[in-house]
Amino acid sequence: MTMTITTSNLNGIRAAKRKGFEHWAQAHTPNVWCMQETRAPQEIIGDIYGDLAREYVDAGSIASVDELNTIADVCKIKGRAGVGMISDMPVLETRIGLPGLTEDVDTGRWIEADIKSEQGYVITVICVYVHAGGLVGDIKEDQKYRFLDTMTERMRQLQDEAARGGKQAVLCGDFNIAHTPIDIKNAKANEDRNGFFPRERAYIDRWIDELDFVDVMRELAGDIQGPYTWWSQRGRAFDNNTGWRIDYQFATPELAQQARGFVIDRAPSYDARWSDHAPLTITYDI
Amino acid sequence: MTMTITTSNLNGIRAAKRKGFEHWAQAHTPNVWCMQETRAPQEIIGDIYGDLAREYVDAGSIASVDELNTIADVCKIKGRAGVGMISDMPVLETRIGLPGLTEDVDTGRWIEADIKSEQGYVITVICVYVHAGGLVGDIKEDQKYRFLDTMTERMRQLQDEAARGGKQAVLCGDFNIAHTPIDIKNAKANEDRNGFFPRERAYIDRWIDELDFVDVMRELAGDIQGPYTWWSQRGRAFDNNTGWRIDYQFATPELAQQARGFVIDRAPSYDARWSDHAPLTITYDI
DNA sequence: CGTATAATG
DNA sequence: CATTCTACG
Repeated sequence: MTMTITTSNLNGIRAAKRKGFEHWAQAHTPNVWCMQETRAPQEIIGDIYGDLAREYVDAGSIASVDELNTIADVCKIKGRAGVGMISDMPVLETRIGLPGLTEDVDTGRWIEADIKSEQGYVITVICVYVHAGGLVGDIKEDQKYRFLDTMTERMRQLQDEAARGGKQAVLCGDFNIAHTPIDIKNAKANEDRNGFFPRERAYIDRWIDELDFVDVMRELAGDIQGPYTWWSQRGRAFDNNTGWRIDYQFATPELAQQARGFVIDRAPSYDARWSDHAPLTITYDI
Repeated sequence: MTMTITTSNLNGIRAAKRKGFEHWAQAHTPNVWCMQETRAPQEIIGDIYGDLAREYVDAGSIASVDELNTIADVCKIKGRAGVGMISDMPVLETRIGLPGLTEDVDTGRWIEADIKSEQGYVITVICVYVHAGGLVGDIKEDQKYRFLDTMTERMRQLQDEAARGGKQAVLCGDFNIAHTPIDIKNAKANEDRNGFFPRERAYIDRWIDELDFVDVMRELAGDIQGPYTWWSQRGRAFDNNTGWRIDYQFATPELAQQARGFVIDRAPSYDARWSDHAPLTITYDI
């Protein structure tokens, strides 16, 4: 009676497919799979979802392809962002877009699904792709912080709902922020670099300290250095494990307590990878 | 005592190199090689010329790499057009750009070299890349016709020089025009298509009838259907030999009379090719 | 460094 | 349909 949830930034669902990410799908078949940076139009995502459904059938986790529930939101700007989710568990409701966000350039970054566990619990799973942010002083920097502000408000609502005894929630995605020095190989050298600014890191502090969200993987792993979920494509970053932990699952407290284990699937070699991010899978006993 | 001259549109000198065009260089080592659509910056062309020089040394046609004479003109717009020439025969003078052309967007389309044959004759070899032309009514259409007008003027000068007993000339390149129905697989279907417009074909008529230039390959081959020098990358055009003859060598009459044979090296298979154009090589007895 | 679009052929 | 460039990461 467990639910495994995977989050992974695909860096292009077409590229991931070319590199064989469906083999990973067949080998792992997470119950819920949150994907970021699909970077493809709806039709293509639909086709690839069909392929994934066949892998799920072959793996025996569903009986026929139409049993795989799928959602996707693409970005208005072609080839950018894009988030999706597939689930072999019942999806009661889906919601697209981050509530309260006025800027319509920020499409393809937030989807929600209410999913029912085998034991009958309904939890809200959110798939988010936070802006990378561009250079300091850039227009996109403001956009990123407005997005972070708005999602913090949405997280407050989710937390209130959970605290009132309503649905528990888990926010999965690529946040493009390493939280503390143990979440980045070279903290000193990156103190004034995008993705590790104090101003960015403070959002994660706030989600944990003020909103009572739990950084599930960190809770399970304890305060060790790493593991990382992303390695730059430049130089030998992957081979040297010069990585960042920027992909997370943030859960409301009751759900977080049900977490039983996690896997960050750092592939055996650079050649065996289908994305610059490694998938983060957590198993919940619900 | 012959001089072989090759003309070939490379469709990107970097792509051609990836596909092994230097093996062709070693196997054929034409005395003069006119290349169109290099589509790369000077430094990169310089490096690749170095590689070609090594092939010429290995083939025994020159003793050391610095004996290969090279010229290149790139387009002001990055990644577009670009023409180059290499010669293992002495180059007395080089001239870059089409004289009389005011538009400076038309760079990387015309270079001239005065080359001395073993018997001591000096001939002017020109490498030209005529505009493909874009859609009808396009701004680029006008540009193409202005280019054709200007080069017709330059050809008149060259012809005058040759007729006066001065240097003979040969104009080698991708003209992006099929001359008559025997120069195109499907004349009927292409009568109102770019590259086979009556207005375009009339330029070649004029060069031959008024300016006394000789379409050397056609003169050698006679009025047979084909052969072609270019096949579209779409569909199975190459395998079906749905081609166009748009690469030519136009020579002044005395030089044309010295032509002894030609080869259009249509590769054995699609996979063995390093460009969508086939190289046209003509041997002159001078 | 790699995945995308867009322009050109 | 292939080759570039540019944007973004």
